[in-house]
Amino acid sequence: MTTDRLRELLKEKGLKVTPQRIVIFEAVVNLKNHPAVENIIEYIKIKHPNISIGTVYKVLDSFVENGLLKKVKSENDIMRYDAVLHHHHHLYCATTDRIEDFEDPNLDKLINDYFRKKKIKSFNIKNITLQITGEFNNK
Amino acid sequence: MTTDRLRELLKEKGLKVTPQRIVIFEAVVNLKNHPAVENIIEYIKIKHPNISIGTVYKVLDSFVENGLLKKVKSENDIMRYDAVLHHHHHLYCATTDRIEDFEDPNLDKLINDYFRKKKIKSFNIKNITLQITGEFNNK
DNA sequence: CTTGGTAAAGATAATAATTCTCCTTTAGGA
DNA sequence: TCCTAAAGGAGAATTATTATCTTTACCAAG
Ligand SMILES: [Mn+2]
Ligand SMILES: [Mn+2]
Ligand SMILES: [Zn+2]
Ligand SMILES: [Zn+2]
Repeated sequence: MTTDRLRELLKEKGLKVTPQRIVIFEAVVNLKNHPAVENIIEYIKIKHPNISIGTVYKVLDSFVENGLLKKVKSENDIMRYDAVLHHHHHLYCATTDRIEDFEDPNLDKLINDYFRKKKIKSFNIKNITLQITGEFNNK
Repeated sequence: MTTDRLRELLKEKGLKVTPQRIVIFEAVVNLKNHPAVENIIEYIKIKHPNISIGTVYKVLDSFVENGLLKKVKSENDIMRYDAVLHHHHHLYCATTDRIEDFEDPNLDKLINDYFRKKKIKSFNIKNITLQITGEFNNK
């Protein structure tokens, strides 16, 4: 995601293009591992020491509302953010709090086909996401 | 789960059998829909008005640690508890915060077989849980 | 059955992530 | 350039949860 593209998206959504929004969005994109607000603040503090914490929360919230970011809930009660917008799953390591993306269209097809045949009574499925917990090997 | 069985389990785990533990466990079992601490407190307040909130948190924590309950994380940052211990999935309704159990051994087999063939590089899967979001129809 | 050691309960203060309030600043269209 | 709604900054408030400290009571040993 380029900064110019972000400017376009903000305009499309009727959101003003502010330096804070640019910086916060870039932080989420650059920080891998689905950063928490704390990580984002730490990251932007270096170059932009006077962005208020409340602003970070508000900006992230509006990004999520407008589909520029997605929320990722973690094991503990802190929210994390994801700039990868297309459907994907997550690999969770409970011991390190590391979260990595996992995509597999074949698996998605398998599951979707399964539920197309065997519907759940009295429930309309909107989305199915796998929470794959375990341990990362190396690295 | 009967109260006598709970007494046994507590003893097995080296936990003292206290009236608070009995009452709190029964609350989680009787309250369906994966109660939050708030629901549990509300429920037990009727018959046992002097159980401390801190005790509820501590008891639930020790139950989770000792495998008598499981945590279920919800959309917002409040923890919810589950007395159903065997492997199962959850149906989430984002609008009502309702959470229902969903079991499907066939689906589990399908997914397990899939990952037995196609392993994820550098990740050891411990558990796979589906987060099925959508809307409940009737009721 | 009584007792003593200790785990657990109760009360309340402290934390910490998040939200709110209120005021000031600024983006961006006219 | 001006106007104004939108957005940002500062700090208080909220709220789920945790920590601390004192008191109670479970239960094993005698
Ligand atoms: Mn919170
Ligand atoms: Mn919290
Ligand atoms: Zn992701
Ligand atoms: Zn459940």
